[in-house]
This record gives sequence, C-alpha cells and structure tokens, in this order.
Amino acid sequence: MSSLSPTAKIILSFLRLRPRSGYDVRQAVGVSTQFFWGASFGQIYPELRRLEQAGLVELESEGGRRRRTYRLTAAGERTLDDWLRDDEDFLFQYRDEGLLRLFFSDLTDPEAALENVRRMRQWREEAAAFFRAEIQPHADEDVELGYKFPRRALDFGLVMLEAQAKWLAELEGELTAR
Amino acid sequence: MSSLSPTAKIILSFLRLRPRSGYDVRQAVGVSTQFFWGASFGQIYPELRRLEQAGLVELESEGGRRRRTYRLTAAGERTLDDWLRDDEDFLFQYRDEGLLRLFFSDLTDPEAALENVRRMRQWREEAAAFFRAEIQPHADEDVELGYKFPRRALDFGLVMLEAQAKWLAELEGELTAR
DNA sequence: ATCGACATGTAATTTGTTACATGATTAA
DNA sequence: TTAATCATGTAACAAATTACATGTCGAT
Repeated sequence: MSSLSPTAKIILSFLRLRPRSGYDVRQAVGVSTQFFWGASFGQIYPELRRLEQAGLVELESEGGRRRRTYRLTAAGERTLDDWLRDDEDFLFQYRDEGLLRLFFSDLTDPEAALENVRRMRQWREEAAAFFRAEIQPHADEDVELGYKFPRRALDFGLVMLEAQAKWLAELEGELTAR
Repeated sequence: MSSLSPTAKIILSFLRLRPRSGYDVRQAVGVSTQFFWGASFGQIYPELRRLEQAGLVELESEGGRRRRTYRLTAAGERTLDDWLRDDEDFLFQYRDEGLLRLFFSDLTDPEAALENVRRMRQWREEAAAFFRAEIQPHADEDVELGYKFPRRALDFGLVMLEAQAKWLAELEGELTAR
C-alpha cells in the first residue's frame, strides 16, 4: 500500500471527474487548484506512466491521433477513495518570502519595511482579482454541473487572501502614521 | 551576483541579529519562522560552508570546544541588505492537502466531506494555540529588545489561521444543517 | 508549404526531508 | 561512568521547476 505522490492525487482526482490526457490535467490544474496544489508537465507525464504501470489508470483512446487519454481503472477508483477518507496528517505548507522580510524588517529602514508591506498587500489584491476573473467562471460552471465544492475551495482562498490584505493595509496605516 | 538560496536568506538574517552556530540557527527557526520559512540541519550545515566559501560569513570562534559560531562579513551584510530591498518577485507557496480534498469532496459521501472540514478547522485551532504557547513568548521577548516585527509576523499568521478557522466553522454548520 | 497551437516527453537542476553516523559536554 | 543532550555532519531519497526536444494538427 505505497502511498500516492502529490501529483498522483490530483491526477486520479481529475480523471475520476472524467477521462483526460496529461495535457488536459495540466489545463484543469491551471484554472482551479494551482493556488494550493500545482502540477507541471514535467511531473504529470512521468507520473501517468507510473500510474499505468501500477494499474491505477489505463489508456482509453489514442484516438488515431497522438493524444493519450487516460481513465481510472477499478483499482484506481479504490485507491482514490481510500485517499479521500484516510486518516493520515494532511500536508500543509506555507512559504512566504514577503512575510520573511517582514519578520526581519527591524534590520532595514522604515521606508523599505513599508514598501515591503505595500507590495505584500498589492500581491494579495491582484491574486484575488485573478481568482475572480480566471478561476471563478470555471468554478461556477462546475456548480451548474452539480459540483459544489470547487466553488467553496475558491471562496476559502478568497477569504484567506482578503484577511491578509486587510491586516496588511492596517499595518501600512500604522507604519505611515509616524 | 548569484542570488541567495532560501536557506541562505534565513541564515544571513539570523546571523545579522547576532553571531550563531548552525545549531542555533535551527533553534531560532524552530521558535519563530518555521511556519512560513523552514530550514533543517541537512540544509543549514552545508549552506554555512558554502556561504563561508563565498565570503559572506566567517567563523567567529571554535571556542575550544566543538562549536562553530559564525558571523557576517562586510560582504555578507551588503548581500543581506540587497535582498531586504530587492525588487524581485517574492516566493509565495501555499500547499494544502485538506483544501485539495475539499475541492474534490463532491466525489465522496457527505460524511467524509464534513469530517475533512472538521479536521481542517481543528488543525487551524491547534496551530493557533501552538503559536500562542510556543512562539509568542519569544516574539514578546524580541519586543523587549526593540525588535517589533517578529511579533507582527506572528500576528499575521494568527489572523490568517483564524480567518480560515472561522470560514471552515461556517461551512461545517452548512454541511451539518442538512 | 508553413506557421502557430496542441501535445508529449526527457534532462538538468534545485530544494527539501529524513535517517543515519559520530563526537563532545554535562548532570546524575 | 553512563545516559541525555548538545552539536556537526553526510547520504539517500522525494518533489518540483525549467528548459529543451520533438512531433501532430488545422488553418491559411
């Protein structure tokens, strides 16, 4: 019962929604989970081969053309199901260079510290705007199809970004006041 | 002007506050930046050698004992300063397996989805409690010493965790209601 | 026929964790 | 003197990004 690699988790999940090629998996990631669970071509293609080897996915069609569409096998379905229920600790990783610089901002002059905070806030605002423009349409489409959770995951991300932006704006005010 | 590795950034920063050994850097990370910028022994020790090679740090004392304390060189100070002001894009990485499972929760039964949300919320609450118990005392100590920003970085983390926990609690209510 | 978008893949490099090995110092 | 903790280090592995190479398809 070797556990699934991070990339395997997202591949199996998207294939369960419908059969896809590696290319399609990457497109789906790009318009939905990228923010909290990325995957690049360089990981997806080799991982698909491994999953095929392991009997978790199989080729559905080579369509005459050069397009390899995969679908889940029964074993793949079971493995995915296990993961969606399992009890292991979740991976949680947060890495934030702006916050690192904030932490050490006593080492710089106030202007540099303030500029850093401003950039942090702006980044959050831009990310939130990007979510609404590029990701929300897809999430809303999913809702039409009866999938409610992608939209909830989007809202989670927006709430997080906006809480951060609000706090940063307050700190900006505090640092400007003097 | 080869750019600093992630681990180099935190090593130089902590050395600027005061000279330390690799062991001390690791301790400092563990009680302060771990949440958003980790570093393990396996990275710190080799990186210190590289930084020494590059002339950014130097041995301050071998203290007779087996304890290698490093301090910044003038070149190290300059390099650190450059980084604290530079214009490059900040690294921002967020990876959240609970959120990935939430995204795909249409594929499971409602009980498994609810259980996942509950665990996500609990994890946030435990993390926030840990911050207050284990990290805040050190941040407050820093304030006494005139370093105000570590405490602000802590507050940022708490605000983020609490915003997430609140949203998750609301979703829990919604999912329970039916 | 050729150009751009679609599609698959490999290789090199970077980053990070974990497990392991080893030695020095201090307190019981 | 022996156990625990302090302290330094290496090796093996896992994960991820990026750049590169190659080929297919459809429209002009």
